[in-house]
Amino acid sequence: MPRPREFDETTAVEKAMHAFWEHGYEGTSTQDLCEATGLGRSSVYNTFTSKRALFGRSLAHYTGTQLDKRQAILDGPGTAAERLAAVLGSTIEDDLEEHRRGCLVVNTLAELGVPDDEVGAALRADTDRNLTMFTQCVREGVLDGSLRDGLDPADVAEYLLSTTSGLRVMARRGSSRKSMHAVADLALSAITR
Amino acid sequence: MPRPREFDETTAVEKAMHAFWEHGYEGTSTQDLCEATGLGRSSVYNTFTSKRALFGRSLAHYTGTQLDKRQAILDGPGTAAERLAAVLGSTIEDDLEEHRRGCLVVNTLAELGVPDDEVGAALRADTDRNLTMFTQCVREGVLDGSLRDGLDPADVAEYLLSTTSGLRVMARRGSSRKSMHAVADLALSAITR
DNA sequence: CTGATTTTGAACTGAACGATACATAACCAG
DNA sequence: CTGGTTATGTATCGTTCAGTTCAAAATCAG
Repeated sequence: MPRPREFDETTAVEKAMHAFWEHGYEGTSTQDLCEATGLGRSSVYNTFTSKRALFGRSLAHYTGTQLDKRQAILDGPGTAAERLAAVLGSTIEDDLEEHRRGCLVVNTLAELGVPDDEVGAALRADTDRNLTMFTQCVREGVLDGSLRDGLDPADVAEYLLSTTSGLRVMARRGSSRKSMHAVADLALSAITR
Repeated sequence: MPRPREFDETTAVEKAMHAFWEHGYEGTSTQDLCEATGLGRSSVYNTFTSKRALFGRSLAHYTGTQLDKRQAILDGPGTAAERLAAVLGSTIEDDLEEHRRGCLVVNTLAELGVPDDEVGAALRADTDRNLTMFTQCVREGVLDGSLRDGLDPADVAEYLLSTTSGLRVMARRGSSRKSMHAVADLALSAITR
């Protein structure tokens, strides 16, 4: 009975995400979002309520795809050490391909911190899922012998997350691929046998 | 002959810096800057030309004091490894004392990247000075035996800078002091003998 | 005291901000 | 075809944005 949508909601979120990723939250106007998504103002507000809510959706979409990709690598073949190396390598390549926009999560943390709303919730959820994934992989690495004995999986998970954040900032700085790989190699050398 | 200033320029820059640090570049309005500095709009524009120029001044002031502090630690007593540990420890404590605002440099990199103006120049200068300082200290560490043989000082410098950036993002995430120290310890373990 | 010079405060500029109002258009069950 | 419902486009809301204008105030060399 109602008039149907003329656009795909997920596609719109994805386009909005790229706009936010490129210019940051404050740096993206509602006008920018209309142009990026191809929607009129009415459609944007009718569908997503507010700029902030659309940002929350965009952020959740970003973390979802990013975490799925990371999880797929960690669920793949190889020793734990090899899989962790693959995650860092993939992070570096993504950073370089994305035209130095860095990581939307890290950029948002830097710009907004962890606000007390849906945006902060998405950030917290991303942190938790990353730490859980890394912790599990480190446990496996201690068992399969590719990682050192006596490592605290939770600490190493924090260390790996911090390392990826550092790489993301490097990308934003304009560092070379070579430097980024050197950093990843050094970081891994602290935990591999 | 001219009417004298009623305020101290450096003090004003410092207050503006804290405003930018707290809310980011886009998130700080010229009105916020007037209130933070206690100056009228005319004085702000008469003295600093534009919001962006004042941001450049604020950023340069921040990097200057931050680098001086870091340099003082690296010029202090102890082995190179001990001094590097002190730098990371000091970074962590600063992060926690600063009410989780993170690092103005990292926040700015995340928000703006490296723009092609005075702001970008300040960011590049900060990166260069950090890398130079760390590189020198690593060289000393290889000589005094506190760091491993065969390390590439330039690579390790990038690694250390990336580690501090990662710690800064952790602070923004709300991580615990304990986690941050665990990360710093792990990071150092990769390069200490 | 005067006059050249600069700072200061208040009012103001046009543009852009996020968000809304509302008439019109499009759909489909009945 | 009609009526109920939602989507859309346009025009607009009041506010805030970065930055300017300008007269009044303050200084001190002469």
